[in-house]
Amino acid sequence: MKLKIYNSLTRKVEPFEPLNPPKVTMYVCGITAYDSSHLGHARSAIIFDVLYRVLKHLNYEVVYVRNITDIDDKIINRANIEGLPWNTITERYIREYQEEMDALRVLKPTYEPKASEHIPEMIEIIERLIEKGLAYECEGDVYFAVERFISYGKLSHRKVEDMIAGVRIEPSEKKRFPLDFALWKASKPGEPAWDSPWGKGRPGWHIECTAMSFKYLGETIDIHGGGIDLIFPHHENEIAQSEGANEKPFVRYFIHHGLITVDGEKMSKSLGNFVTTAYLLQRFHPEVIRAFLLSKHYRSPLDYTEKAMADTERALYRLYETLYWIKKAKAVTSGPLREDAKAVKEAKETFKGKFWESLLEDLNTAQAIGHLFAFENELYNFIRKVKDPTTEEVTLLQESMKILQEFAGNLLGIAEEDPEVFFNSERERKLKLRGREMEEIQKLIFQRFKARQERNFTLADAIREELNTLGIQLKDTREETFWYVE
RNA sequence: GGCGGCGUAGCCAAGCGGUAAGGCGACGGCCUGCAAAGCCGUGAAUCCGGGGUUCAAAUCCCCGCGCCGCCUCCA
Repeated sequence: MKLKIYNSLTRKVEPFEPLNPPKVTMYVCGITAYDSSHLGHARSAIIFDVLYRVLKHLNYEVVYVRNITDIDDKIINRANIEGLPWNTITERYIREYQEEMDALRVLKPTYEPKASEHIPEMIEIIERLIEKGLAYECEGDVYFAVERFISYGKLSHRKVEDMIAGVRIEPSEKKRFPLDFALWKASKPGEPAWDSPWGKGRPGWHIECTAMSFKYLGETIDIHGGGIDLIFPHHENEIAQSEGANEKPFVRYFIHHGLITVDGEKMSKSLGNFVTTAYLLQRFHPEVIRAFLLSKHYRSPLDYTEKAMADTERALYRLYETLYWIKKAKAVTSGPLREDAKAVKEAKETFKGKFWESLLEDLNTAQAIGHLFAFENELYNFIRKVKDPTTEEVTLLQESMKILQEFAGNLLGIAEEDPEVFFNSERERKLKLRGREMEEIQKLIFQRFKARQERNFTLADAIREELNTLGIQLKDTREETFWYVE
């Protein structure tokens, strides 16, 4: 069973063949540390997290690099506004990002290198490019000479002529050719600066990825990823620098994911419709966020709406409820599987294969989640219908639950919690948002239970109504009153 | 202008040549002190429209219509 993945270079879904199996090298463009992270950053991290998990599941030895850009105009700008040193700003947002990614259960990459710590490596590459005549210095700046690099445009599939035709490039007298881009920028007074053969300055945006990629992963890497918006110019320029410097293919598979919209509109600073990761983590369980982000194919745009989040949450609650009842299930009779258990057995036997195949087919997480719910459906139907499970049936349910949790948990980071832990943490989290206490609610539920036993339905219904206004939903079952907070 | 994407049930979303997964919601009956839950049952003559290719098309080709993204910093 092989992974198939869409490669932006060829615009085709291809079988994945690493250069030096079992090793796989993967580089993903991470954040620029100048502000809080948003849903788009979370989508990127989670999609590549799933890819990372899938590759590891295929027994590859994955070296995964996700870089951090900590030198940039926006950072300098922010530092000026706040009157703080630039690295105070970057440290703050790097820490915040890492905490949020941990909360979202994103596995740690092998390395998370920072641009500022790789200046010598960048300078070395720039020097090599100058020697080769692919770059030139001008008044302390260094530019890459695009017209000297024959295959420029191979990733974005654009022709150099076309690109100049629609010019909007601000006239920079220092550039020889409008498409040339900065490898090194002379610093202005007060800006962070490093010594270089061309005077004090700082690196351009793209060169850091080339330098860190070479350092941690080698000259040719298997996978390079990022948002679709990075194809041009960022990744195109990276190819030019990297392949220009050492005349070897830079990347075997370029993987790009689609962008997030909010209520159908592009998420942007100017529209003020940014959905931050911090906000999401406050409102939703991390697995709900993951499930939402993975519910659509990674290459498509994804529209964020409050309703879509609520729908996802309901679905996940249902899934955990199923697991909850399985965990509580006790055999009341001994004996083999009966007619009703056949569908469960069938689902259990086919789930793994279907689920895994979906992921191998260009990371079709949406389809995989479909299989997950179809499987859960069978379990739910059985447990609700059969009140007197046999020993073997209970075993079957428990084995099913184990498989479901292992696969969804290990590969998608969904459904991996203990159901009781899940519901308790969710109740607490949501009650806290509403300024309520667990004890208070449990007391009311108990009072209602007693009132019902005494057939005092007026009281019981009044309590139910009161709980309802607090957003508490009740489900009376034979065994207990199950509840959750909306 | 160049490049790319999308349009599948009320909403979300798979499927990409063999006769429509899954989620959320909705409806009818049973059950229930009532409700929620549960149980039983109901969903796309059809995949934006029109042509074409094929034994066979939501899936391929052509022409429209409507959205959207990139080409400037961006995940």
